[in-house]
Amino acid sequence: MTRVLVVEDERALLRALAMNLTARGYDVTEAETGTRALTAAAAQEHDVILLDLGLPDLSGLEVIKAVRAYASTPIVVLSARTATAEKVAALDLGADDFVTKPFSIDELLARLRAATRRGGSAAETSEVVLVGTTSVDLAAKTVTAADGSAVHLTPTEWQLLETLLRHPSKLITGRALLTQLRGTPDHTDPSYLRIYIAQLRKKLEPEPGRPRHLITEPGMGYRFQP
Amino acid sequence: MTRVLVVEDERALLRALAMNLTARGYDVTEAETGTRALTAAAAQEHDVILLDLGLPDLSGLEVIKAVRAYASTPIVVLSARTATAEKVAALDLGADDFVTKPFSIDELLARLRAATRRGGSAAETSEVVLVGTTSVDLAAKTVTAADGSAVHLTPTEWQLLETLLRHPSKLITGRALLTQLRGTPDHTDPSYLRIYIAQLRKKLEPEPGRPRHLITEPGMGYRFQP
DNA sequence: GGATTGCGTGAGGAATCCGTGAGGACGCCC
DNA sequence: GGGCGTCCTCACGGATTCCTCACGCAATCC
Repeated sequence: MTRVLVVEDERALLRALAMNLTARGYDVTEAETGTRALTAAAAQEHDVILLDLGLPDLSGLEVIKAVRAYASTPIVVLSARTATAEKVAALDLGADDFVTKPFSIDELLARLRAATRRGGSAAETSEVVLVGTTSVDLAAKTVTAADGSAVHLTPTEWQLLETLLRHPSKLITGRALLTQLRGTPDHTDPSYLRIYIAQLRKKLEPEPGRPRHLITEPGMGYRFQP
Repeated sequence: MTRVLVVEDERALLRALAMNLTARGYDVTEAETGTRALTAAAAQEHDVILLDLGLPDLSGLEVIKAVRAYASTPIVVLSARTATAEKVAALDLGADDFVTKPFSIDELLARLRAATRRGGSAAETSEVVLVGTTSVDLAAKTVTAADGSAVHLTPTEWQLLETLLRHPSKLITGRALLTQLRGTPDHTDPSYLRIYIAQLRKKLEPEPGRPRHLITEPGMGYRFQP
Protein backbone atom coordinates (compact mmCIF):
# COMPACT_ATOMS: atom_id res chain seq x y z
CA MET A 1 0.00 0.00 0.00
CA THR A 2 1.29 3.40 -0.97
CA ARG A 3 1.69 5.86 1.90
CA VAL A 4 1.00 9.47 1.02
CA LEU A 5 1.41 12.51 3.23
CA VAL A 6 -1.10 15.23 2.36
CA VAL A 7 -0.18 18.75 3.46
CA GLU A 8 -3.02 21.26 2.99
CA ASP A 9 -4.18 24.10 5.24
CA GLU A 10 -7.66 24.42 3.81
CA ARG A 11 -9.53 21.93 5.94
CA ALA A 12 -12.34 21.14 3.52
CA LEU A 13 -9.93 20.39 0.70
CA LEU A 14 -7.73 18.32 3.00
CA ARG A 15 -10.65 16.09 4.00
CA ALA A 16 -11.79 15.79 0.41
CA LEU A 17 -8.33 14.76 -0.72
CA ALA A 18 -7.90 12.31 2.15
CA MET A 19 -11.24 10.65 1.45
CA ASN A 20 -10.57 10.36 -2.25
CA LEU A 21 -7.10 8.92 -1.78
CA THR A 22 -8.20 6.53 0.95
CA ALA A 23 -10.97 5.27 -1.29
CA ARG A 24 -8.35 4.69 -3.98
CA GLY A 25 -6.34 2.47 -1.66
CA TYR A 26 -3.76 4.95 -0.41
CA ASP A 27 -2.61 5.05 3.20
CA VAL A 28 -3.14 8.73 3.97
CA THR A 29 -1.47 10.87 6.63
CA GLU A 30 -2.92 14.36 7.07
CA ALA A 31 -1.08 17.54 8.05
CA GLU A 32 -2.58 21.02 8.28
CA THR A 33 0.57 23.04 8.85
CA GLY A 34 4.15 23.01 7.71
CA THR A 35 5.57 22.07 11.09
CA ARG A 36 3.15 19.20 11.46
CA ALA A 37 4.08 18.08 7.98
CA LEU A 38 7.74 17.96 8.96
CA THR A 39 7.09 16.01 12.16
CA ALA A 40 4.85 13.60 10.29
CA ALA A 41 7.45 13.18 7.56
CA ALA A 42 10.12 12.51 10.18
CA ALA A 43 7.95 10.10 12.17
CA GLN A 44 7.10 7.81 9.29
CA GLU A 45 8.56 7.17 5.89
CA HIS A 46 6.19 8.02 3.06
CA ASP A 47 6.14 7.03 -0.57
CA VAL A 48 5.02 10.43 -1.81
CA ILE A 49 4.20 13.83 -0.36
CA LEU A 50 1.38 15.98 -1.69
CA LEU A 51 2.20 19.51 -0.65
CA ASP A 52 0.26 22.75 -0.86
CA LEU A 53 2.54 25.76 -1.22
CA GLY A 54 0.26 28.18 0.62
CA LEU A 55 0.71 27.28 4.26
CA PRO A 56 0.07 29.50 7.29
CA ASP A 57 3.28 28.95 9.25
CA LEU A 58 6.04 27.84 6.90
CA SER A 59 6.55 28.50 3.25
CA GLY A 60 5.97 25.46 1.13
CA LEU A 61 9.41 25.97 -0.32
CA GLU A 62 10.93 25.66 3.13
CA VAL A 63 9.10 22.39 3.66
CA ILE A 64 10.55 21.07 0.43
CA LYS A 65 14.04 22.11 1.46
CA ALA A 66 13.68 20.59 4.91
CA VAL A 67 12.41 17.28 3.59
CA ARG A 68 15.03 17.12 0.86
CA ALA A 69 17.71 17.59 3.48
CA TYR A 70 17.29 14.02 4.67
CA ALA A 71 15.02 12.16 2.27
CA SER A 72 14.40 11.76 -1.43
CA THR A 73 10.67 11.16 -1.08
CA PRO A 74 8.85 12.30 -4.22
CA ILE A 75 7.03 15.58 -3.70
CA VAL A 76 4.05 16.69 -5.75
CA VAL A 77 3.37 20.37 -5.28
CA LEU A 78 -0.14 21.78 -5.20
CA SER A 79 -0.63 25.47 -5.80
CA ALA A 80 -3.24 28.01 -6.71
CA ARG A 81 -0.72 30.43 -8.05
CA THR A 82 0.22 30.54 -11.64
CA ALA A 83 3.48 32.38 -11.10
CA THR A 84 6.12 30.48 -12.97
CA ALA A 85 8.84 31.82 -10.70
CA GLU A 86 7.44 29.97 -7.73
CA LYS A 87 6.90 26.92 -9.83
CA VAL A 88 10.48 26.97 -10.98
CA ALA A 89 11.73 27.54 -7.44
CA ALA A 90 9.76 24.57 -6.13
CA LEU A 91 10.97 22.32 -8.90
CA ASP A 92 14.53 23.50 -8.45
CA LEU A 93 14.40 22.73 -4.74
CA GLY A 94 13.61 19.14 -5.54
CA ALA A 95 9.88 18.90 -6.09
CA ASP A 96 8.96 16.23 -8.59
CA ASP A 97 5.77 17.53 -10.13
CA PHE A 98 3.43 20.47 -10.08
CA VAL A 99 -0.37 20.56 -10.10
CA THR A 100 -2.17 23.87 -10.41
CA LYS A 101 -5.54 24.49 -8.82
CA PRO A 102 -8.16 23.93 -9.93
CA PHE A 103 -7.32 20.37 -10.87
CA SER A 104 -9.26 17.23 -11.61
CA ILE A 105 -8.89 14.33 -9.19
CA ASP A 106 -7.96 12.12 -12.11
CA GLU A 107 -5.07 14.29 -13.07
CA LEU A 108 -3.86 14.37 -9.49
CA LEU A 109 -4.02 10.61 -9.21
CA ALA A 110 -2.13 10.23 -12.45
CA ARG A 111 0.63 12.50 -11.23
CA LEU A 112 0.80 10.71 -7.90
CA ARG A 113 1.19 7.42 -9.70
CA ALA A 114 3.88 8.89 -11.90
CA ALA A 115 5.72 10.31 -8.90
CA THR A 116 5.69 7.05 -6.95
CA ARG A 117 6.73 5.10 -9.99
CA ARG A 118 9.62 7.44 -10.60
CA GLY A 119 10.60 7.54 -6.96
CA GLY A 120 10.86 3.80 -6.65
CA SER A 121 8.28 3.78 -3.87
CA ALA A 122 10.57 4.52 -0.91
CA ALA A 123 12.00 1.61 1.01
CA GLU A 124 8.77 -0.31 1.13
CA THR A 125 9.32 -1.99 -2.18
CA SER A 126 12.62 -2.98 -0.60
CA GLU A 127 15.34 -2.28 -3.04
CA VAL A 128 16.66 -5.75 -2.49
CA VAL A 129 17.90 -7.45 -5.59
CA LEU A 130 18.84 -11.09 -5.65
CA VAL A 131 22.02 -11.92 -7.49
CA GLY A 132 21.86 -15.65 -7.47
CA THR A 133 22.03 -16.65 -3.81
CA THR A 134 23.42 -13.37 -2.48
CA SER A 135 21.08 -10.48 -1.75
CA VAL A 136 21.92 -6.86 -2.46
CA ASP A 137 20.08 -4.00 -0.74
CA LEU A 138 20.57 -0.93 -2.88
CA ALA A 139 18.97 1.40 -0.34
CA ALA A 140 20.86 0.15 2.71
CA LYS A 141 24.03 -0.47 0.74
CA THR A 142 24.50 -3.92 2.18
CA VAL A 143 25.36 -7.24 0.61
CA THR A 144 24.75 -10.52 2.41
CA ALA A 145 25.98 -13.82 1.09
CA ALA A 146 24.03 -17.07 1.03
CA ASP A 147 25.41 -18.13 4.43
CA GLY A 148 24.36 -14.82 5.99
CA SER A 149 27.81 -13.30 6.15
CA ALA A 150 28.23 -9.68 5.17
CA VAL A 151 30.16 -8.75 2.05
CA HIS A 152 32.09 -5.51 1.83
CA LEU A 153 32.09 -3.44 -1.36
CA THR A 154 34.19 -0.37 -2.15
CA PRO A 155 32.51 2.85 -3.40
CA THR A 156 33.51 2.20 -7.00
CA GLU A 157 32.20 -1.33 -6.81
CA TRP A 158 28.92 -0.04 -5.44
CA GLN A 159 28.46 2.52 -8.15
CA LEU A 160 29.16 -0.06 -10.80
CA LEU A 161 26.91 -2.68 -9.28
CA GLU A 162 24.09 -0.20 -8.76
CA THR A 163 23.94 0.93 -12.36
CA LEU A 164 23.94 -2.65 -13.52
CA LEU A 165 21.27 -3.79 -11.06
CA ARG A 166 18.99 -0.84 -11.75
CA HIS A 167 18.64 -1.95 -15.35
CA PRO A 168 17.94 -5.68 -15.12
CA SER A 169 18.72 -7.77 -18.18
CA LYS A 170 19.55 -4.62 -20.09
CA LEU A 171 22.85 -4.27 -21.85
CA ILE A 172 24.97 -1.36 -20.67
CA THR A 173 27.89 -0.16 -22.73
CA GLY A 174 31.31 -0.18 -21.20
CA ARG A 175 31.48 3.43 -22.17
CA ALA A 176 28.30 4.23 -20.27
CA LEU A 177 29.65 2.52 -17.18
CA LEU A 178 32.95 4.35 -17.41
CA THR A 179 31.34 7.77 -17.84
CA GLN A 180 29.10 6.98 -14.89
CA LEU A 181 32.10 6.05 -12.78
CA ARG A 182 34.40 8.89 -13.72
CA GLY A 183 32.06 11.66 -14.75
CA THR A 184 33.96 12.44 -17.92
CA PRO A 185 33.39 10.75 -21.26
CA ASP A 186 37.10 10.73 -22.04
CA HIS A 187 39.65 8.28 -20.77
CA THR A 188 37.82 5.19 -21.83
CA ASP A 189 40.25 2.53 -20.77
CA PRO A 190 38.32 -0.72 -20.70
CA SER A 191 40.95 -2.53 -18.64
CA TYR A 192 40.00 -0.36 -15.71
CA LEU A 193 36.43 -1.54 -15.98
CA ARG A 194 37.33 -5.21 -16.23
CA ILE A 195 39.03 -5.19 -12.87
CA TYR A 196 35.99 -3.97 -11.03
CA ILE A 197 33.73 -6.36 -12.87
CA ALA A 198 36.11 -9.10 -11.79
CA GLN A 199 35.98 -7.86 -8.20
CA LEU A 200 32.19 -7.89 -8.23
CA ARG A 201 32.14 -11.38 -9.65
CA LYS A 202 34.56 -12.57 -6.99
CA LYS A 203 32.30 -11.17 -4.29
CA LEU A 204 28.89 -12.01 -5.75
CA GLU A 205 29.08 -14.94 -8.13
CA PRO A 206 29.26 -18.51 -6.87
CA GLU A 207 31.72 -19.33 -9.65
CA PRO A 208 33.60 -16.13 -10.57
CA GLY A 209 35.17 -17.89 -13.51
CA ARG A 210 31.78 -18.80 -14.90
CA PRO A 211 29.55 -15.79 -14.24
CA ARG A 212 25.81 -16.31 -14.45
CA HIS A 213 24.45 -12.91 -13.47
CA LEU A 214 27.13 -10.35 -14.27
CA ILE A 215 27.42 -11.26 -17.90
CA THR A 216 29.79 -9.77 -20.42
CA GLU A 217 28.72 -9.26 -24.01
CA PRO A 218 31.93 -9.25 -26.05
CA GLY A 219 32.43 -6.02 -27.92
CA MET A 220 29.32 -4.44 -26.44
CA GLY A 221 29.26 -4.16 -22.68
CA TYR A 222 27.87 -5.84 -19.58
CA ARG A 223 24.46 -7.01 -18.45
CA PHE A 224 22.87 -8.04 -15.16
CA GLN A 225 20.84 -11.21 -15.56
CA PRO A 226 18.45 -11.71 -12.59
CA MET B 1 10.28 17.19 -13.82
CA THR B 2 11.69 16.74 -17.25
CA ARG B 3 15.37 17.46 -17.69
CA VAL B 4 16.29 18.78 -21.10
CA LEU B 5 19.75 19.54 -22.47
CA VAL B 6 19.66 22.37 -25.01
CA VAL B 7 22.60 22.54 -27.42
CA GLU B 8 22.66 25.67 -29.55
CA ASP B 9 25.58 27.89 -30.59
CA GLU B 10 23.53 30.97 -31.37
CA ARG B 11 23.45 32.63 -27.99
CA ALA B 12 20.25 34.62 -28.42
CA LEU B 13 18.31 31.57 -29.53
CA LEU B 14 19.80 29.51 -26.72
CA ARG B 15 18.62 31.94 -24.09
CA ALA B 16 15.20 32.25 -25.67
CA LEU B 17 14.78 28.49 -25.72
CA ALA B 18 16.02 28.12 -22.16
CA MET B 19 13.63 30.77 -20.88
CA ASN B 20 10.67 29.30 -22.68
CA LEU B 21 11.38 25.78 -21.52
CA THR B 22 12.07 26.81 -17.94
CA ALA B 23 8.78 28.66 -17.84
CA ARG B 24 7.08 25.50 -19.04
CA GLY B 25 8.44 23.55 -16.10
CA TYR B 26 11.45 21.96 -17.75
CA ASP B 27 14.79 21.65 -15.97
CA VAL B 28 17.09 23.14 -18.56
CA THR B 29 20.82 22.61 -19.03
CA GLU B 30 22.47 24.86 -21.59
CA ALA B 31 25.43 24.06 -23.84
CA GLU B 32 26.93 26.30 -26.49
CA THR B 33 29.38 23.89 -28.08
CA GLY B 34 29.49 20.21 -28.95
CA THR B 35 32.17 19.37 -26.42
CA ARG B 36 30.28 21.11 -23.63
CA ALA B 37 27.18 19.22 -24.67
CA LEU B 38 29.02 15.94 -24.29
CA THR B 39 30.40 16.76 -20.88
CA ALA B 40 26.98 17.96 -19.73
CA ALA B 41 25.36 14.82 -21.07
CA ALA B 42 27.89 12.69 -19.24
CA ALA B 43 27.62 14.62 -15.99
CA GLN B 44 23.86 14.31 -15.63
CA GLU B 45 21.24 12.07 -17.08
CA HIS B 46 18.70 13.96 -19.17
CA ASP B 47 15.25 13.02 -20.33
CA VAL B 48 15.64 14.61 -23.74
CA ILE B 49 18.31 16.45 -25.72
CA LEU B 50 17.49 19.35 -28.03
CA LEU B 51 20.37 19.57 -30.48
CA ASP B 52 21.25 22.09 -33.14
CA LEU B 53 23.16 20.50 -36.01
CA GLY B 54 25.21 23.59 -36.85
CA LEU B 55 27.84 23.74 -34.14
CA PRO B 56 31.23 25.48 -34.28
CA ASP B 57 33.48 22.71 -32.97
CA LEU B 58 31.85 19.33 -33.54
CA SER B 59 29.39 18.23 -36.13
CA GLY B 60 25.94 17.67 -34.70
CA LEU B 61 26.04 14.19 -36.16
CA GLU B 62 29.16 13.43 -34.15
CA VAL B 63 27.38 14.56 -31.00
CA ILE B 64 24.53 12.20 -31.76
CA LYS B 65 26.93 9.34 -32.31
CA ALA B 66 28.88 10.07 -29.13
CA VAL B 67 25.76 10.26 -26.99
CA ARG B 68 24.25 7.16 -28.55
CA ALA B 69 27.41 5.27 -27.72
CA TYR B 70 26.45 5.10 -24.08
CA ALA B 71 22.89 6.35 -23.65
CA SER B 72 19.49 6.08 -25.29
CA THR B 73 18.35 9.56 -24.35
CA PRO B 74 15.79 10.87 -26.88
CA ILE B 75 17.33 13.44 -29.21
CA VAL B 76 15.33 16.12 -31.04
CA VAL B 77 17.37 17.69 -33.80
CA LEU B 78 17.08 21.37 -34.67
CA SER B 79 18.33 22.52 -38.04
CA ALA B 80 18.02 25.36 -40.49
CA ARG B 81 18.93 23.18 -43.41
CA THR B 82 16.34 21.53 -45.51
CA ALA B 83 18.65 18.92 -46.96
CA THR B 84 16.95 15.57 -46.61
CA ALA B 85 20.29 13.75 -46.68
CA GLU B 86 21.31 15.32 -43.41
CA LYS B 87 17.90 14.62 -41.98
CA VAL B 88 18.20 10.96 -42.88
CA ALA B 89 21.74 10.77 -41.51
CA ALA B 90 20.67 12.27 -38.19
CA LEU B 91 17.72 9.95 -37.85
CA ASP B 92 19.82 6.92 -38.79
CA LEU B 93 22.38 7.80 -36.16
CA GLY B 94 19.67 7.60 -33.55
CA ALA B 95 17.93 10.97 -33.47
CA ASP B 96 14.27 10.71 -32.58
CA ASP B 97 12.72 13.73 -34.24
CA PHE B 98 13.55 16.63 -36.49
CA VAL B 99 12.44 20.27 -36.30
CA THR B 100 13.31 22.67 -39.11
CA LYS B 101 13.90 26.36 -38.53
CA PRO B 102 11.95 28.51 -38.47
CA PHE B 103 9.64 26.75 -36.04
CA SER B 104 6.91 27.76 -33.66
CA ILE B 105 7.52 27.27 -29.96
CA ASP B 106 4.29 25.31 -29.72
CA GLU B 107 5.45 22.83 -32.29
CA LEU B 108 8.76 22.44 -30.51
CA LEU B 109 7.06 21.82 -27.19
CA ALA B 110 4.77 19.26 -28.74
CA ARG B 111 7.72 17.39 -30.20
CA LEU B 112 9.59 17.49 -26.91
CA ARG B 113 6.58 16.06 -25.12
CA ALA B 114 6.30 13.35 -27.73
CA ALA B 115 9.99 12.50 -27.44
CA THR B 116 9.93 12.29 -23.64
CA ARG B 117 6.71 10.30 -23.68
CA ARG B 118 8.28 7.86 -26.07
CA GLY B 119 11.43 7.79 -24.02
CA GLY B 120 9.52 6.94 -20.86
CA SER B 121 11.22 9.74 -18.94
CA ALA B 122 14.71 8.29 -18.87
CA ALA B 123 13.33 5.11 -17.40
CA GLU B 124 13.44 1.67 -18.91
CA THR B 125 12.31 1.81 -22.48
CA SER B 126 11.87 -1.48 -24.16
CA GLU B 127 11.80 -1.14 -27.90
CA VAL B 128 10.50 -4.58 -28.69
CA VAL B 129 10.14 -5.64 -32.29
CA LEU B 130 8.69 -8.98 -33.27
CA VAL B 131 10.50 -10.91 -35.96
CA GLY B 132 8.14 -13.78 -36.53
CA THR B 133 8.05 -15.70 -33.26
CA THR B 134 11.26 -14.28 -31.81
CA SER B 135 11.21 -10.93 -30.03
CA VAL B 136 13.99 -8.37 -30.33
CA ASP B 137 14.49 -5.66 -27.72
CA LEU B 138 16.54 -2.94 -29.37
CA ALA B 139 17.03 -0.97 -26.15
CA ALA B 140 18.07 -3.84 -23.91
CA LYS B 141 19.91 -5.54 -26.73
CA THR B 142 18.27 -8.87 -26.05
CA VAL B 143 16.81 -11.49 -28.35
CA THR B 144 14.52 -14.19 -27.03
CA ALA B 145 13.38 -17.09 -29.14
CA ALA B 146 9.87 -18.52 -29.23
CA ASP B 147 10.70 -21.05 -26.51
CA GLY B 148 12.03 -18.29 -24.24
CA SER B 149 15.68 -19.11 -24.67
CA ALA B 150 18.10 -16.24 -25.09
CA VAL B 151 19.87 -15.71 -28.39
CA HIS B 152 23.32 -14.17 -28.51
CA LEU B 153 24.22 -11.63 -31.18
CA THR B 154 27.62 -10.14 -31.92
CA PRO B 155 28.10 -6.34 -32.24
CA THR B 156 28.14 -6.42 -36.02
CA GLU B 157 25.02 -8.54 -36.09
CA TRP B 158 23.31 -6.09 -33.78
CA GLN B 159 24.22 -3.07 -35.86
CA LEU B 160 22.97 -4.74 -38.99
CA LEU B 161 19.74 -5.96 -37.43
CA GLU B 162 19.04 -2.61 -35.83
CA THR B 163 19.25 -0.63 -39.06
CA LEU B 164 16.99 -3.13 -40.76
CA LEU B 165 14.45 -3.20 -37.95
CA ARG B 166 14.34 0.57 -37.61
CA HIS B 167 13.04 0.86 -41.17
CA PRO B 168 10.27 -1.76 -41.36
CA SER B 169 9.34 -3.03 -44.81
CA LYS B 170 11.68 -0.50 -46.34
CA LEU B 171 14.38 -1.50 -48.76
CA ILE B 172 17.95 -0.72 -47.71
CA THR B 173 20.80 -0.93 -50.19
CA GLY B 174 23.71 -3.18 -49.50
CA ARG B 175 25.92 -0.19 -49.87
CA ALA B 176 24.07 1.72 -47.17
CA LEU B 177 24.36 -1.22 -44.80
CA LEU B 178 28.05 -1.61 -45.48
CA THR B 179 28.84 2.05 -44.91
CA GLN B 180 26.84 1.90 -41.72
CA LEU B 181 28.80 -1.11 -40.53
CA ARG B 182 32.27 0.06 -41.43
CA GLY B 183 31.96 3.81 -41.27
CA THR B 184 33.75 4.24 -44.58
CA PRO B 185 31.97 4.13 -47.94
CA ASP B 186 34.89 2.35 -49.60
CA HIS B 187 35.55 -1.34 -49.74
CA THR B 188 32.04 -2.43 -50.54
CA ASP B 189 32.50 -6.15 -50.64
CA PRO B 190 29.02 -7.64 -50.76
CA SER B 191 30.17 -11.10 -49.68
CA TYR B 192 31.01 -9.66 -46.30
CA LEU B 193 27.43 -8.51 -45.91
CA ARG B 194 25.93 -11.82 -46.95
CA ILE B 195 27.66 -13.64 -44.15
CA TYR B 196 26.09 -11.53 -41.46
CA ILE B 197 22.69 -11.66 -43.10
CA ALA B 198 23.06 -15.42 -43.08
CA GLN B 199 24.04 -15.34 -39.40
CA LEU B 200 20.99 -13.29 -38.55
CA ARG B 201 18.71 -15.61 -40.46
CA LYS B 202 20.22 -18.61 -38.68
CA LYS B 203 19.51 -16.99 -35.34
CA LEU B 204 16.16 -15.39 -36.06
CA GLU B 205 14.32 -17.15 -38.87
CA PRO B 206 12.49 -20.44 -38.28
CA GLU B 207 13.71 -21.66 -41.68
CA PRO B 208 17.00 -19.90 -42.46
CA GLY B 209 16.95 -21.33 -45.97
CA ARG B 210 13.54 -19.80 -46.63
CA PRO B 211 13.61 -16.39 -44.97
CA ARG B 212 10.30 -14.70 -44.31
CA HIS B 213 11.32 -11.52 -42.50
CA LEU B 214 14.90 -10.77 -43.49
CA ILE B 215 14.25 -10.66 -47.20
CA THR B 216 16.78 -10.10 -49.93
CA GLU B 217 15.86 -8.08 -53.00
CA PRO B 218 18.17 -9.32 -55.74
CA GLY B 219 20.34 -6.59 -57.16
CA MET B 220 18.98 -4.01 -54.75
CA GLY B 221 19.48 -4.80 -51.10
CA TYR B 222 17.65 -6.16 -48.06
CA ARG B 223 14.34 -5.50 -46.37
CA PHE B 224 12.79 -6.31 -43.01
CA GLN B 225 9.25 -7.60 -43.37
CA PRO B 226 7.39 -7.45 -39.98
C1' DG C 1 20.95 -22.60 -74.53
C1' DG C 2 25.15 -20.63 -72.79
C1' DA C 3 27.27 -17.06 -70.18
C1' DT C 4 27.13 -13.72 -66.71
C1' DT C 5 25.81 -11.79 -62.53
C1' DG C 6 24.46 -12.03 -57.89
C1' DC C 7 23.45 -14.75 -53.67
C1' DG C 8 24.18 -18.43 -49.99
C1' DT C 9 27.39 -21.33 -47.31
C1' DG C 10 31.60 -23.24 -45.39
C1' DA C 11 36.19 -22.91 -43.39
C1' DG C 12 40.18 -20.66 -41.42
C1' DG C 13 43.76 -17.11 -40.17
C1' DA C 14 44.10 -12.39 -38.25
C1' DA C 15 42.68 -8.95 -35.22
C1' DT C 16 40.28 -7.54 -31.37
C1' DC C 17 38.49 -7.95 -26.85
C1' DC C 18 38.27 -9.98 -22.26
C1' DG C 19 40.02 -12.11 -17.79
C1' DT C 20 43.72 -12.26 -14.55
C1' DG C 21 47.77 -11.29 -11.98
C1' DA C 22 51.06 -8.12 -10.13
C1' DG C 23 52.30 -3.74 -8.52
C1' DG C 24 52.82 1.43 -7.71
C1' DA C 25 50.39 5.95 -6.16
C1' DC C 26 47.45 8.18 -3.13
C1' DG C 27 44.68 9.26 0.91
C1' DC C 28 43.31 7.98 5.66
C1' DC C 29 43.46 6.25 10.36
C1' DC C 30 46.14 4.84 14.16
C1' DG D 1 55.82 7.47 10.38
C1' DG D 2 53.71 3.02 9.56
C1' DG D 3 49.95 0.25 8.16
C1' DC D 4 45.80 -0.27 5.58
C1' DG D 5 42.52 0.09 1.97
C1' DT D 6 41.33 1.82 -2.45
C1' DC D 7 42.25 3.46 -7.00
C1' DC D 8 44.44 2.92 -11.25
C1' DT D 9 47.97 1.18 -14.84
C1' DC D 10 50.46 -2.30 -17.40
C1' DA D 11 51.31 -6.69 -19.51
C1' DC D 12 50.11 -11.35 -21.08
C1' DG D 13 47.38 -15.80 -22.19
C1' DG D 14 43.00 -17.18 -23.86
C1' DA D 15 38.48 -16.69 -25.92
C1' DT D 16 35.55 -14.43 -29.14
C1' DT D 17 34.77 -12.02 -33.16
C1' DC D 18 35.98 -10.13 -37.58
C1' DC D 19 37.02 -10.55 -42.29
C1' DT D 20 38.79 -12.83 -46.46
C1' DC D 21 38.80 -16.43 -49.72
C1' DA D 22 36.79 -20.05 -52.25
C1' DC D 23 32.98 -22.69 -54.23
C1' DG D 24 28.10 -24.26 -55.54
C1' DC D 25 23.65 -22.65 -57.02
C1' DA D 26 19.77 -19.89 -58.89
C1' DA D 27 18.11 -16.11 -61.73
C1' DT D 28 18.74 -13.11 -65.51
C1' DC D 29 20.44 -11.49 -69.95
C1' DC D 30 21.89 -12.07 -74.62
